[in-house]
Amino acid sequence: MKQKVSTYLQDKIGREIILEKPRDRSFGHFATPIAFSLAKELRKSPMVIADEIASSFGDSEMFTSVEAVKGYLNFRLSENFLSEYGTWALDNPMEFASQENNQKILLEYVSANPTGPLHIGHSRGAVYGNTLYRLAKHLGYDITAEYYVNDAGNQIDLLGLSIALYARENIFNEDVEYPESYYRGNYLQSLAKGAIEKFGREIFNDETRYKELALWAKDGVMKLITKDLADANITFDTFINESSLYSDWDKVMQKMQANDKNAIYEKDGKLWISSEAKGDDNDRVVVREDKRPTYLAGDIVYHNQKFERGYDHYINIWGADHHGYIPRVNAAVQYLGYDSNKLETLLSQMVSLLKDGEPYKMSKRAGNVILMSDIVAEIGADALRFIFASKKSDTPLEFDVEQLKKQDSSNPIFYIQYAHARIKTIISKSDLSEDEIMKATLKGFDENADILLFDALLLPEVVEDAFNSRQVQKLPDYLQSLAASLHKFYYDVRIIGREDEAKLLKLLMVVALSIKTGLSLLGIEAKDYMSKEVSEDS
RNA sequence: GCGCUCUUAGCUCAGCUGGAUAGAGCAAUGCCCUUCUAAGGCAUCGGUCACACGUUCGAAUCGUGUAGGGCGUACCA
Repeated sequence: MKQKVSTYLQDKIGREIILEKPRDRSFGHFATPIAFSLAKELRKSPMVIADEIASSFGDSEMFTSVEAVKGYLNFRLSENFLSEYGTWALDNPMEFASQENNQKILLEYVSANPTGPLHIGHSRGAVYGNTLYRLAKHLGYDITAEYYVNDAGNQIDLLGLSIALYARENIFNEDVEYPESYYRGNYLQSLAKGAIEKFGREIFNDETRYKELALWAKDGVMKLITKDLADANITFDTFINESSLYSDWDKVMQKMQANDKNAIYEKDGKLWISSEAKGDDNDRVVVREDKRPTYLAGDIVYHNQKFERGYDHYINIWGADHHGYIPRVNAAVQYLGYDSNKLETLLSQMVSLLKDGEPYKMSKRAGNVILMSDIVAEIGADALRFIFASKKSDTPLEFDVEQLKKQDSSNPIFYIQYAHARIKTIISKSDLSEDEIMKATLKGFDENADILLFDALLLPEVVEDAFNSRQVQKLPDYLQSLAASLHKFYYDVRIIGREDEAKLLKLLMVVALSIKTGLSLLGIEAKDYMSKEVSEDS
């Protein structure tokens, strides 16, 4: 809608027009400060320019009024335009807010180590990534969601050790000495038991076999992780194992060398990548003295493989504590001969939890971990998704677990769900059939109904903007304010029994469509009815 | 030390390609159910947009500096 208006205005005025929301709704549907930016160039006051532009609009299909106020231009859309657009949306619910787009995108996210179930911090990146994924799909992008499984390196060895220690202490009641770092958690129990069945007891007493144990166990952990994700409506298209990549390392290194003979060099018995020359703070070790490649080497091979697969754009979502890693991967991508501008790395910031005001320490290696599955079990996937999707992903977020547990009006997801349920209830209580409702036109509304219709039809812009800016919180924000408009309208107007019942119901159907579509993009299913039983504890 | 980032209402956060009176939710206070679900609505309270300087007709928004917080600065991931 905004697109159409802005294109129309551009033709009319011959300039690129920035459309914004008027300060006050009574001014109209859209506004632009164009006259201010023209003032200097035309050497006239913004007021005069705005007046001139406004009076140059004669009769127009699109607007009923174009007014100049204090240098701003305010536009009011015609009811024909809004009515036709709203009717079209109801007739084409799948096309509403969607687009044609052939760009191929590879989105890599979560990629948590397969050493334990996901914790609350992971779930933030997971929700953010999956929301972007849903937005992109809806906008017509050919997007692939990928999970990079770090099934190599020290942390995998640590997993084997941790299972063995768990089994020896808790199953065989041995006295064991714990090293500085090891994993702990209930999930080790089922892994330990499974390992006994698979390998027999001996494996726990043979340190040389811990690796074998770990390589078996990581598949079990991945099952836990994908289950945690699936419970929050998050699925992946592809999984790539780090361990499968290292065999290409020599080839990839040669590729970088061929592009730039200084890309890799040897110093102190190690191999380094000249990342400093490409904007990193320092050069980085890629192969240790003992010939083992570092984690970065694996990531270089992985990114090479990504680019070889030929996407138009690549998005990574990383925990913010890895942000220092961005320059070195970008450097490697450049040495590989690819355009590092196609690689976009987004950050998911820390989640710090409070419990009754006390800080909750989250560390994977410490025991005091809040599992994603625990939170989902307590508050539901919908509330979890909504809370993370509604906050900007790259700023730290702090909240109280007890607050999250509350399933009452302080939880905005209920507010939006309730708006949708209210609409469905009215429609089901009306004597009018859907056909009769659809025959009505969306015209002749008063100010409040007009605003509601207009707001409901803004969804496409919001979806597009949320994805393009990677600021997914714009969608929940929008839904919340649309729900507020609906609740207010509901309170002010008793719909059933009015003579214009049909068109008001049709208006509500447009609102319901926007809410339902918006929620589905957040991975949340709209409810047609909400049971009134509220938990009475607080 | 260096790099990145953040600082907006009591709390959690929007707003940031510079533009019309700085917003929302929660919390607090007071109203509104013979009305399609009160999981709702209305109202009040609450701000030197960390601070200083600069750019501009105009700055929460851009620049520089200061203070404070977070993260990074691994041959861990």
